[in-house]
Order: sequence, then C-alpha cells, then structure tokens
Amino acid sequence: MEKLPGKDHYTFFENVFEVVKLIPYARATSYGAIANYLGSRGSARMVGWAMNASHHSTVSIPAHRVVNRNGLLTGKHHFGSPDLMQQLLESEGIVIENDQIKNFGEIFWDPAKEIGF
DNA sequence: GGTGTGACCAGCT
DNA sequence: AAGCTGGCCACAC
Repeated sequence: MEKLPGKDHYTFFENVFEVVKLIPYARATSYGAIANYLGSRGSARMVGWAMNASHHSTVSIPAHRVVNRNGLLTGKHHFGSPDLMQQLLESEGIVIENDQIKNFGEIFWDPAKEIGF
C-alpha cells in the first residue's frame, strides 16, 4: 500500500484504500459500510475525504464503486467530469438512474460481510 | 498549533 | 414526515 507524504505510519486513511481496492467488479459499496468495517461508524466522512486524496495517489483507486448509503453518486462531481463516475459504473454493467444505482440492494458489497471479519 | 471543513450517517426535534 | 445537529478523523490555512 502507498504511504502518504508526511506520514510515517498507516492510518485510517490507508485502510480505506485497501478496502476500496478490494471491491469486486460490477459491485459498489457505501462510505458508511467501509467506515463500519474499519470499526468507526461515524468516520464515514473520512472515507469520502480519503477518496478525494485518492486522486492525488499514484495508485488507481476505483472510487466510482463507492457511493453513499442511498446508492446515490454524491461524489461524481469530484471526478474529472461529472458524468465520468456514472460512465465507469455503467461500463461495468451497473445500471444508473437519475444519478442513483438501480438494484443497489443486489449490487451493494458490504466488506464486513463479504470479507467476513 | 487552533480552527474550519469535508464525496457521510444516524439520531433527535 | 422532514429538517437540523452532532460525531467521527485527517488535512489545509
């Protein structure tokens, strides 16, 4: 995993990247699910903040597979183009309707449940 | 080095 | 039922 500049030890931040990279193809998860998996429910905001930093990272992070708990593409505006996130998801076979993932209940990938710890 | 803020979530009012 | 608030951790000014 990548070490962020100015940090000598791994943090909550890097754990987020690990989980995001583990998201399978054609699947999506929520910020809260990742935060919950890492042990801090209220840290969901940090997950989003980590995604913002993912752009700065040299490693490719599938941030488009991370949405809010409603399946809404809240962070689409932070991609290169507002529609880029939707296009990436659609290219994986995920159906998006009105900036929201359709059948999110089936596509939802809960790390705590799938990884199983 | 204190303060503000951020791609969120859940609980109150 | 819907709007507001607090909380969580890391980073920029």
